[in-house]
Amino acid sequence: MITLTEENYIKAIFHLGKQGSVTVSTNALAEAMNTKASSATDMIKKLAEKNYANYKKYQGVSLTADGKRVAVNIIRKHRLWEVFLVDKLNFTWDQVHDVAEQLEHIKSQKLIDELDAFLDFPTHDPHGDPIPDKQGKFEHVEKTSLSNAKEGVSYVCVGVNDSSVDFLKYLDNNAIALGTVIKVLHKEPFDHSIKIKIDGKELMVSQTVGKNLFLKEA
Amino acid sequence: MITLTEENYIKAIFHLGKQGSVTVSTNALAEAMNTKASSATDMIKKLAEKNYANYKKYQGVSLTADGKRVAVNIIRKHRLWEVFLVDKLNFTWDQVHDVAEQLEHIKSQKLIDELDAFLDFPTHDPHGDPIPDKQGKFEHVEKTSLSNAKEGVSYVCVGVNDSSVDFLKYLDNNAIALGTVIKVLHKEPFDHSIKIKIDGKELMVSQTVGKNLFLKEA
DNA sequence: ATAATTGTTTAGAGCGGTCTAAAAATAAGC
DNA sequence: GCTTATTTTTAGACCGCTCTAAACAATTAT
Repeated sequence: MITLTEENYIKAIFHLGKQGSVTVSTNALAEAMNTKASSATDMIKKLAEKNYANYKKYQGVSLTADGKRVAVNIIRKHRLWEVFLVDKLNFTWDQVHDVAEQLEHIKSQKLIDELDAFLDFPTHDPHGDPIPDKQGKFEHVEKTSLSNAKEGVSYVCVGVNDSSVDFLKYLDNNAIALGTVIKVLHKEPFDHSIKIKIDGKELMVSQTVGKNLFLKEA
Repeated sequence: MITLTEENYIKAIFHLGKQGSVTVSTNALAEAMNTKASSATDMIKKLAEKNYANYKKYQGVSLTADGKRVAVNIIRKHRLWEVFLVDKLNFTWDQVHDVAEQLEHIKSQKLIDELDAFLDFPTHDPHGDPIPDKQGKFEHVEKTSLSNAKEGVSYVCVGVNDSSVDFLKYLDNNAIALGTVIKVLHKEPFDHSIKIKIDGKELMVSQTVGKNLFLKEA
C-alpha cells in the first residue's frame, strides 16, 4: 500500500527532476514539500526501500520506472479533476489547484476511467498542461519560458509554471490566458523585465512573470 | 482542524446513535470502526475535548450540536457524490460506497455547492437515503424494515441498511430496487423468513434481508 | 590543501492513531 | 448481596511523519 505522503513526495520528485529522471537534491525536495531536509531524507529512504526511487547517500534522488508510473498516474488524476472542476463546476483556473490536490489521491480505477470518458478524453488541463493517457503516455509540448523567448518573435501562451492564485489572477487582470498571442518586443538586460505586445497593447512584465509563463512559437 | 479519522468516528457515532442523539457504547463504536475498544476510548476523549461529543466515563458517547453539524455535512457530501457516480459516471449502486467514502472527506465548500447544483439539487441518494440540504436539513422518511411490515399490506422500497456489495447484488438479482412495489404475503414465525410478492412473482426472503430492506406504505 | 561553508544524514523526541495487556467499573447470575 | 462476567479505561509500546540538534560529507574559498 502506498501512502498519501509517499504519493506527494513522488509527485514532487517527478516535477523537480524533469519527469523524475534527473536527480533531485534533498534540500530542493524538502523545500518543495514544505518540510525539513531530515524529513525528506527519511522519506527518500522509504521510497528507495519500496522501489519507487533510486538513492545513494549524498547523491540525491530520482524515480524508478515504478515511481514514474505512480507519478504519472497522480498527474493524470490531478489534471482530469481540474478539467472537471472548470468545465462542469464553474471553477476558474486559479481555484482548481487546491481541490485537485485532494482529489488526485482518490483510489478507484473505474472512477478515473469514467471521469475521463465523461469529460470526453481531454488532452490538456486548464493550465495548458498535457494529460497523460491511461497508458501514461505524455504528449510533450515544445515550450519555452517567456524569459527565454526571442525578441521580435510571436508566441502563443501554452502554460504556466507557478500556479499560485496570485499569479493566475495577475494573468487574468492582464488578459493573458491559454492561447493568447504574445509578441516579444524587448528584453531589458538590466533587470530582465520584458516588454510584450498583447492584442495591440504593450505591457511590461517582470522577470518573475517571464520565468513562469510558457510559450510556443506561433 | 478536524482530522480524517475524527470525521469517520463522528459519522459512526451519528449512524449508530440515531442521528447522534442516542448514546453509543464504546464497544459498538469500536466494532463499527473496525478497531479495538481502547482506540475508541482514546478517540472519544479527543472528540469530547474538541467539543464534538458528550462523554462521561463508562456512560457511552453522543454528539454535541457541533458534532452533529459535522456528521450531517459529511453525509451530505457522501450522498451527493453517490448521486454523481451513479448519474454521471455509470456506477451501479453497489459500486459507489467505497469511492464515496473517500470523496466525502474532500474539503471545499465551493466544490460541494457546485456539485449539488450540477446534479440539480437531488433529494435522495441511489440507496434511497435523503440528502441533507446546505443548512443540514433532513427530510425524514417514514420507513419500516420489511421485518416489521404487516402481512397483506403493499409497500414501496425506499432504502437499504446494509449496503454491502453482496446484499446489493442480491437485490439486483431478485429485481428489487428503489421504488419496487412489494406486497408482504406471509411472515413465517418459525425462522422469521418472509414471503413477498414482487411484480406478480412470489419470493421467499430470509430474516437478514428483512432487517436490511426499508419500505414505506404504498 | 586546509579552512570555512553548505548540504545531507543520523539520533532522539513528539504527535496522531493504533495495538496488547492489565486494571477498574458496571452489569449479570445465583 | 456477593461473585462472576462483561465492558470500559488506563498504561505502555509501535508506526508514520514530523521536528531540532548534532554529526558527517561535499563543495567552495583563499
